[in-house]
Amino acid sequence: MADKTPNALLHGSLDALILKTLAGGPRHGYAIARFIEDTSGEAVIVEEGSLYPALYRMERRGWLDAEWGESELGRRVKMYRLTRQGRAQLAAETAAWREFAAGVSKILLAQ
Amino acid sequence: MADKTPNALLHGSLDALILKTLAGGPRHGYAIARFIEDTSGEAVIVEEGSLYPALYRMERRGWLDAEWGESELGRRVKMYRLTRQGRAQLAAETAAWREFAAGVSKILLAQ
DNA sequence: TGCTTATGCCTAGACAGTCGCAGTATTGGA
DNA sequence: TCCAATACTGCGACTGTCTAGGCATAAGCA
Repeated sequence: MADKTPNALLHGSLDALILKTLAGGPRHGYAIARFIEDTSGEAVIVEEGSLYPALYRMERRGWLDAEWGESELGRRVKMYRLTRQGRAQLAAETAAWREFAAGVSKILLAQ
Repeated sequence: MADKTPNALLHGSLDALILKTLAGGPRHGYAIARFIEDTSGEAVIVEEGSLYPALYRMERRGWLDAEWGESELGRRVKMYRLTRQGRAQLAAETAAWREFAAGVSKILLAQ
């Protein structure tokens, strides 16, 4: 009964995290999730049931381009890269997050 | 077509913001929303369609107690106050938010 | 040898939470 | 007179995450 939605906080920030991850170069889905979890120090966990729908959504919106390729291990993987629109979206979402996080901090971390 | 969900980032943090607001003393719903918007510098906007459902939800979960009272303007208002459980929930959510925000920052605000 | 774990992708349905919008009512100012 | 602000309620739409299943291959270990 403690928590119904395991990570409600992720709502709205996952897209930005994926965009930012891809700003460092093309990656495949699984690698994106690993990067986010590792870099955040496991503070942000990306479930596969959230990851793949997010990638399709973002591709559909023109923020990402997808292409089948091969991983370092020789596995068949779908590589994603940022589009120009995706880069613009990243800038917008980063700004929004920065402002929102600052606003929340003013209240939540006061005193 | 730009943004479907106006404030997806609010997901999961609204409860914490309300709890924190009430940690400063009892308030009625409308006043809670005003406080959050003012204190965050308008970075966090609380729509009424989000506010009241959140209050009912939190009361149902035992985090808040509600009682009809009167505002400074003499209007009939529903006053909310934090319960002991609410205080514990605030501590938990604050910790969760702090950790999550730090994790996101490590990725999003890098470079 | 067989089992488990890690890598990699996909999808369906459940579920929670925010938003838009409508409604109700009172008060004060332009 | 009309509009904005105050204050609460309810509903349906929408979006996005999660659970939980499926598939397939490779590596590590007992």
